[in-house]
Amino acid sequence: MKIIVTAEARLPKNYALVRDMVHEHGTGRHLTAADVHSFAKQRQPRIGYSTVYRALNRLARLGLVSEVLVPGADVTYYESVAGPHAHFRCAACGRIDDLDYRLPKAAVARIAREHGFEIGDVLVNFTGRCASCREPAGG
Amino acid sequence: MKIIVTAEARLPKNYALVRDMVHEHGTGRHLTAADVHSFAKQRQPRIGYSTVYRALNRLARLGLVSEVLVPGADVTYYESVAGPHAHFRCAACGRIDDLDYRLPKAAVARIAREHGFEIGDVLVNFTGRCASCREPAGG
DNA sequence: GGTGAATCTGAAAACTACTATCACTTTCGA
DNA sequence: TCGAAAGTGATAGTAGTTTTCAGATTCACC
Repeated sequence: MKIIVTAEARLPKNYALVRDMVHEHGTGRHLTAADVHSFAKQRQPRIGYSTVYRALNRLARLGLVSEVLVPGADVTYYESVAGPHAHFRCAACGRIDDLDYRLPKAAVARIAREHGFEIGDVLVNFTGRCASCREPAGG
Repeated sequence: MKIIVTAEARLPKNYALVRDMVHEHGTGRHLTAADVHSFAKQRQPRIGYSTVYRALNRLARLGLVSEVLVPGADVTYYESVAGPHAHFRCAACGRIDDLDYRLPKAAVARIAREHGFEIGDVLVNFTGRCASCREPAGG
């Protein structure tokens, strides 16, 4: 039985390019697959959508980029890997912000124990209106 | 200026039917629009998808049913309105469970204050494997 | 009741994000 | 160098949801 030590070792050139695009543009920002594709095209004009999607899927599976699944937004966003955090989505302008918040470990452990779950991911999402969108209309 | 007091007052017949279907079948369960449609058809065989979708959208906007937006599941679920709670989605079998958990109010208030957000919804989602799906494969 | 405007309706087409297919090319290990 | 395995881009396909459209229904007002 072989153990793959570095997932990077066998990463195809285009996949590495995609990873770089996410790391360069996606720190604190949230890129759609289309965004990533258009960034990637600046360096590799012939790269296709399919390759970008395939790359993002694999990179996410390998833990080299983070998928950001935002309920209510009907696209998947990508960002560089970071510690666990929450997301805020402004219902008015659609922008998504990172928040430095995570659920208390004890709470997660309790839920897992009580229900017999094995909990992998914990997603915390806030929806509302961001500071800029609140101003004009008042409350 | 007129103020609409009861949102129910002007609810079209089919929309009320859809609401009833969700309330009858969707307490503690999670119905897709297709589920709702097929339940509704048992009472109103000529009702179409469009009407069900339109009804669900409006009912959700009016707060008469709850949309369950589960990241990773690519459908929207609906359930009757209930107090705030979290959802667990089993990545293996796809089932979705209600959990009696909500974020500490103080935490939400702090985030809103710090960022200037007006926070409406708070969504907490756990993903992992449910008790039944853990058994066969072990860990 | 009667009337006209606004709303609702269902079938079907359109939309959108994403995935699968296909034939071709590239990569990699031996 | 060779052959198998993996990657590639164009294109077609998929699925959930939304839009369109012409006809039916409802409602406020008389």
